[in-house]
Amino acid sequence: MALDHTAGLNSLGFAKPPSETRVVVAMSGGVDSSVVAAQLAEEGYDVVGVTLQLYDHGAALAKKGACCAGRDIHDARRVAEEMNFPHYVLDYENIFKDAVMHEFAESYLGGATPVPCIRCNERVKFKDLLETAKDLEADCMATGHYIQRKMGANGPELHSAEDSNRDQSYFLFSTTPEQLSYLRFPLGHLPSKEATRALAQKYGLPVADKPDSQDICFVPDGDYAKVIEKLRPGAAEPGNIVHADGRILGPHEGVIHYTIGQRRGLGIGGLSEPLYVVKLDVDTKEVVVGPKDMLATRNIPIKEINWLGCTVFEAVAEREILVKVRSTRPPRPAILRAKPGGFAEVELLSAEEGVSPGQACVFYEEGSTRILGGGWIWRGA
RNA sequence: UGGGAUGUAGCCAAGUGGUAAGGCAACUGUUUUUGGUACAGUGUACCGUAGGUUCGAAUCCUACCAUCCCAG
Repeated sequence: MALDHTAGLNSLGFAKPPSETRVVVAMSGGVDSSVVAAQLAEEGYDVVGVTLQLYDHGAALAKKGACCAGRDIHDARRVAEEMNFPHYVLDYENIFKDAVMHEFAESYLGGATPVPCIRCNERVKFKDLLETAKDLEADCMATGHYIQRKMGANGPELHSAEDSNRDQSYFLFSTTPEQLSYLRFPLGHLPSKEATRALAQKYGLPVADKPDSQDICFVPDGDYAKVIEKLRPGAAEPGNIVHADGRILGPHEGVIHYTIGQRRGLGIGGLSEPLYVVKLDVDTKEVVVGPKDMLATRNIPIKEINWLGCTVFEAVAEREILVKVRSTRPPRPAILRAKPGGFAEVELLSAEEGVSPGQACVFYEEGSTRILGGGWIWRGA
């Protein structure tokens, strides 16, 4: 908790004692955000825990490892009771549905592959919840994300987590400078998840051994297509699986079941080499497949840029950066070319596979941990 | 109808006398706060059917069935 440590400032960066600093902690009910809340409470901050109810918890109760459903809300509340700070549960079901689930369905129906966790951060947690925190007259809002906020010459900067295995920068690239100025990420500098769990043990938190969340929180068994079918009944239309050379190989139950780079689930055998999805065509309802080498992608069109660099984004004519087109795997060298209107072209120095529209492309500064923002991959004009 | 070819797990396909490779698909697991990838593991195939030869056949013989190709 020694970040932002300048003379006279408390651990959250304010020139006043912790007891006079109100911090809203976004509590998912998991270990991470629970530790954040407990630690800040321990330090004497005026902690207010807030947990969002994001979707029908009747259906989600049974799911382990989800976030912000019935079980998790209960866990968050227990942590608040344990550490003795106020805790509120806010019904964000409608907001979540409009801001995240709607786009999730539309994206798949449009032949893209969404990242709902990023939308949730940018459109719910860092938007409406953040406003709520301000309404509660909090000085800042803290979350359990593994990412770092560091003060730079021109204000707060976003940096990757100390533990690169846990780094969540991919899911937070769209955090705006305004949001960043109000946010705090107390876990970003920890060396490992074990360190977090050790803290949970230390504070005697009931969630210390709770398994990490994974998968999309509102998708019960990993069957996201079922969720889309529920949100948009009958919208998924069957079509053909077509080889890139033109041959029709078989039928499919809807483009929503596939993503670029996907191998499994095609059900097409009898070949010597595996086939991968190389293109999704919504208009013709075709899933185009081909050999692995067809997946190699070097030029990626980006839209909806969130720029966190120092200069004005449009001024970036050509810049060598590092880029991530997926949450796992390290950043890779690329050239960024800005275009007007929040667009950009990213040219990877070496090709990547499985680059899909709807996924995020996150920018990193070369030779540093700093995140320069990022954008959304699309098909291009 | 005549000539030729083929019938081995969901698909493709090795195996020409000693008791069934491999690939693709599928499934499971690992990895992962998106999708996907990658990696690891998983198959009771009556070897088209019925007989025969043999100590022993998917492999040899016979008949039949099925499918495909050529022919007129």
